[in-house]
Amino acid sequence: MAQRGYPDGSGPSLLYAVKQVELAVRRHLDDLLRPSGVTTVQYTALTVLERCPGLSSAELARASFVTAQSMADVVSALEVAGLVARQRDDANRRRLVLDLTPAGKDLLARLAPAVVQLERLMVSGLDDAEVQQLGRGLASCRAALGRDE
Amino acid sequence: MAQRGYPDGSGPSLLYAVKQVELAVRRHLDDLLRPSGVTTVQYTALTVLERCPGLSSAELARASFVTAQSMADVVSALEVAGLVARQRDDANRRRLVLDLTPAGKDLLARLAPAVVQLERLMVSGLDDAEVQQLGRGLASCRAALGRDE
DNA sequence: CCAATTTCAGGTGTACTGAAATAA
DNA sequence: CTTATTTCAGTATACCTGAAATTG
Repeated sequence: MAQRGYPDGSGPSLLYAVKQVELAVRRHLDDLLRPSGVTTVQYTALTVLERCPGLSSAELARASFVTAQSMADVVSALEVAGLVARQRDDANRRRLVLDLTPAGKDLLARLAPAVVQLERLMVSGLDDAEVQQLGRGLASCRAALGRDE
Repeated sequence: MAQRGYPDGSGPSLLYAVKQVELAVRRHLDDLLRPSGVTTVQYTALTVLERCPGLSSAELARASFVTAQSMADVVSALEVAGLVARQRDDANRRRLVLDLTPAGKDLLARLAPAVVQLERLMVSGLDDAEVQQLGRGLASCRAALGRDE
């Protein structure tokens, strides 16, 4: 017993549902990533960096809705692990530009299949149209709550 | 710049989208709850207890996918704050039954309008049918990833 | 002088493992 | 004896605020 979702639309059920799904995803992702030695937060930073190479730590922080100090910890750990490298930006010498190292790219490539599989598991009860609709719904929620853009 | 979502369905975009929405929700909820002195995790425990009075801390932990030890910290803080009370279960004297105090019920009642408003903000870009579909989609994801039932 | 980036120092909240006491 | 609940101790991660140094 305990926990069964709200019986109807009376309560803040969607806020709770989002939290529950995110929690379940994180658990699976933690298990999946543990052997590789990176945490879920570190992995997320790596994937953002994969899509947007050359970001600074501060930009990465803004993209992730955390403070620059918080992201500094994550980036620092990734640098120690040899998964990212930092380099002074000559155009703006305050910035330390981040990029994946070959080891970092390797790690992402090795993890990709399992992560794709996890997403497939998550949506295994939905058909293609419903998956697309879910993506649009989440994007709309994020935009409505967002602090940026 | 930085962050724009995946251009197509190539990457694990839904995992990322869920995380982003949950993070945005938590930020809003943190801001909303700060004056009341309870954290988002504590608030969530209170709402679960509102729906299911008489749970033990261990049951609450299972409902929230955390260990009994982790939940014990949360419950302990709520007890110190006078928002929940614990009492030995006479039928099973290992269990410490949890219930909201009048102060706890009061707090939830005072917070409810703002929380409902936050959920409305989140789905403000969706029509009623899309909101329902989002709820079904999230429930399906949770069930597919879930560890219980 | 002011703004942005990074770094250092210190703190809190959340959650974990391991181990013990109590009770069914 | 085994299992469930609770509690204690220690630890790690991920956030935060505040303050300082560097550069634009």
